[in-house]
Amino acid sequence: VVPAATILHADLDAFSASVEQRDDPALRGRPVLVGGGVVLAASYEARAAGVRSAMSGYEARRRCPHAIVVPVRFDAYVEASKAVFEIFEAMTPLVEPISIDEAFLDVSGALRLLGDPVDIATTLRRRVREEVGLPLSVGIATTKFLAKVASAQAKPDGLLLVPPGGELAFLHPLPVEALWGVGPATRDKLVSRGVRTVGDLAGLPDSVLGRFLGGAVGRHLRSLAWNVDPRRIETGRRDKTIGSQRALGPRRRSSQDLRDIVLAIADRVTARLRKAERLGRTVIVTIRFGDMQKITRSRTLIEPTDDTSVIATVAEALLTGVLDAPDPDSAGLDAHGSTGPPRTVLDARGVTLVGVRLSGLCRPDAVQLGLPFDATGRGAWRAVDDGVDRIRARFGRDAVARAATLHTGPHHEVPGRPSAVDAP
DNA sequence: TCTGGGGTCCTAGGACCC
DNA sequence: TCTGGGGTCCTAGGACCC
Repeated sequence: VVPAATILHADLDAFSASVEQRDDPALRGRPVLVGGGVVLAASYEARAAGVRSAMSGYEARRRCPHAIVVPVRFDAYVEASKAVFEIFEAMTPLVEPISIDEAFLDVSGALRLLGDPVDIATTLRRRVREEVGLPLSVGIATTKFLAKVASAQAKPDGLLLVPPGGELAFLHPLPVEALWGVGPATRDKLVSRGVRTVGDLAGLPDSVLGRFLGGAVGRHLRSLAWNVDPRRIETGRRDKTIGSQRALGPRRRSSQDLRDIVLAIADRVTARLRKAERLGRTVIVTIRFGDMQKITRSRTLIEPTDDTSVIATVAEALLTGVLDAPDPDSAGLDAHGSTGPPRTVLDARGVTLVGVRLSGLCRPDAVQLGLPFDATGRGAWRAVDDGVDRIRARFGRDAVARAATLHTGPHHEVPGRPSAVDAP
């Protein structure tokens, strides 16, 4: 039995640049860059000159000197995206958003009502063009992965069906980077071993790929190369982490400046947490040094919280724990008789980015109900950690208890939590 | 050229538990 | 007392995607 191709991947072309061209006729037909520092999106006219999204604005203007640079209007993109997703939802309830400008649709239940998948995709493209004024490309295939590859091939403003039975003939001649999950690092590893096309990769056994790339990645890519992708369309997915970060440029920042910045970021993150009606349990601080090396430091709290003072204090403690430490590379200075205090990591390396992210997200009522915070609930009840100690030192002994009722130890009984007496 | 901001998933070692 | 296996959680890093 040949399965029907009923999965659509719908992808708005050069999304934010298209919104800008829609809203300002003077921009139509001309190279447009959205965002000055780093290119958020480039119109197809600008892409013809070699501009890519995520390119630095400097390089983009060098390649395309006549490009018109417009500021980011995030609200306009959100509004356009909502209008497009309403059209998606009108075709089928099985819509899985991937990002602001991209979604999978399963139309297998809409065939009798709306026609075959190509009819549905054609209607989708026409309605988005007429009602929202934006170009949409659609790929149709038997799997999510292949529909995504097809929409990329269909761009710009195109429609491409990969006919059932013709999947491998379509897929195998493509370069390995056409596979979702092959970026620069993986491509280099593959190409250095003579694996250039999807067909080349498909011919290798798992054991060989596993040696090149690691077990899971190797098996995953080999499956994709044979168009084996059993993932269904998932509606109602929720973010698993919420975070915010800020790049700081080359200017030197004092320890106090960085603490202030991390507190402001924590404030932004907790506001988004509350708006999303989520609590977070693990605070992750990202630091990028002057040489662009990135590190993360994290601390898992006993209970999830959205309290700004708790999260900000833990984030600040994680940040200063790294930056105020003596720099190991400078350690020899004092031994050779130099004066003054030892250099800190901050003094020695500088910082160009800080970020705060919350993971272990759950709904507030999970706490009230005493539900475990993860699949098993084990480990969620570990003893007090440094972050909590620091909060107490700063805000008083009951600060944490006030912020998020503190469970005091591993033997505290909570309904639904596995208890020691259950163990063999 | 000098590199944004928002995410996901995988790996691996150590702690800890039974 | 020593040893082993199986499992989860925490932490850190890295690749990748839009």
